[in-house]
Amino acid sequence: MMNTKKSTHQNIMDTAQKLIQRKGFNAFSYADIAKELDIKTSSIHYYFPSKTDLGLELMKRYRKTIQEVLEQVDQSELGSREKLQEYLQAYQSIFSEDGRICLCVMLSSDIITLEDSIQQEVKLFLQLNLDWLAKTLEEGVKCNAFNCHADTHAEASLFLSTLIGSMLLARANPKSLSFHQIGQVLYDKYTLHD
Amino acid sequence: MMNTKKSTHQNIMDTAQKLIQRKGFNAFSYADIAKELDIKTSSIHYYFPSKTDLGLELMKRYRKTIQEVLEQVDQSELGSREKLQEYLQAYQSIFSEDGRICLCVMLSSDIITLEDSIQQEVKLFLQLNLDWLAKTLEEGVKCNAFNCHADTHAEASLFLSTLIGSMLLARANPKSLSFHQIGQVLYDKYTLHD
DNA sequence: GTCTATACACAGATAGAC
DNA sequence: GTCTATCTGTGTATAGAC
Repeated sequence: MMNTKKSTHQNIMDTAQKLIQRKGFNAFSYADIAKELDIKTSSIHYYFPSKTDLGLELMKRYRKTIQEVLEQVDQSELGSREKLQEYLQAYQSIFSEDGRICLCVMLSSDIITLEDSIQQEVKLFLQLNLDWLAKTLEEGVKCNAFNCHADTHAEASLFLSTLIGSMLLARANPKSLSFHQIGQVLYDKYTLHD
Repeated sequence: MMNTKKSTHQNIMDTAQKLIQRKGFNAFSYADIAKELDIKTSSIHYYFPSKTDLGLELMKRYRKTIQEVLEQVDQSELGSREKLQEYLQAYQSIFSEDGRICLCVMLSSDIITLEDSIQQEVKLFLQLNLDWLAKTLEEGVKCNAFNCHADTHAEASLFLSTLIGSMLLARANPKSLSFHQIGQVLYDKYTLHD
């Protein structure tokens, strides 16, 4: 019989990620995790000696996850538009009604207070997204799939900015469009011709 | 002779705003302000009994500032495109190379950890921006100034999202386009026709 | 108004028993 | 591995002298 119980290590990472996605890196504490998992803070230090260690491992896992998603999409037979749709879908599954937004967005806003190792990991994650977006837009522009400027590098920055900002805006001001709706409008802008 | 010395009250607000724009609401402390102004933390409590009081006053002042800018732009004889340009310019003057980004963006990312009074003030600020953008886009669409969808409410959310996200992206990943450049691409997208 | 002194809670982190 | 116990620093905040 398969052991379905998650390891303490994994429980800590999952709980920490959820807390950062809600409160931010500087606002969550080891005590928060300990309380939620009914363990002691010293047990967390056993797995993650410092808070930076924990944050760093979280970002690395997070990057691997998106990396795998992007590779799977690239290996598929999907068209450029469908690839972009899948990309948006990946972020929409991260965004949660309980206030969770993209881990990397939260760390980006705390970026100045983070140790260099985490800063580098955040940069890597963002660059990974930018490169994939530029490549995918480039590919789509060639076969006329996208209503988009030829400078795909610039377009990628614009696209990612919109995605990042829409999570913050939708959470902070429920009267604006929802994150899902903004994603839809964004997608339409790139696929519908006048 | 005019007394050019700023009041302690104002010094505290200016320093606190700068610190939040860099580090975020939860990462800055009264001790940070005290150190920078060479005063004691108890002096800060004299003007702002609690950290929430300070944050709230800052957001109120910040909102008034943008409100005045928007009113001045509205009272001018500028066309819709120039109005949008002025709007972007206002945010570009906030963004600073030393890591400062929009106060409201920083508070938006910490939104869940803030007391309700500040949350409301953040919402007000965002809604003020959305309403002005929707109105201005609406006005421009009528005279064919903007290359933009008829649903100006949705377009406003999209536009503001891009602005918010580009500050975070540009600061966290210097390899992406700069905030200024993203603003330019954004403006072009709305004003240039294919 | 600004200071000294201090209270109190909580943060991240470590040593060592079990 | 997980715990108890503890250390040390820092956080917000207050009382009261000057």
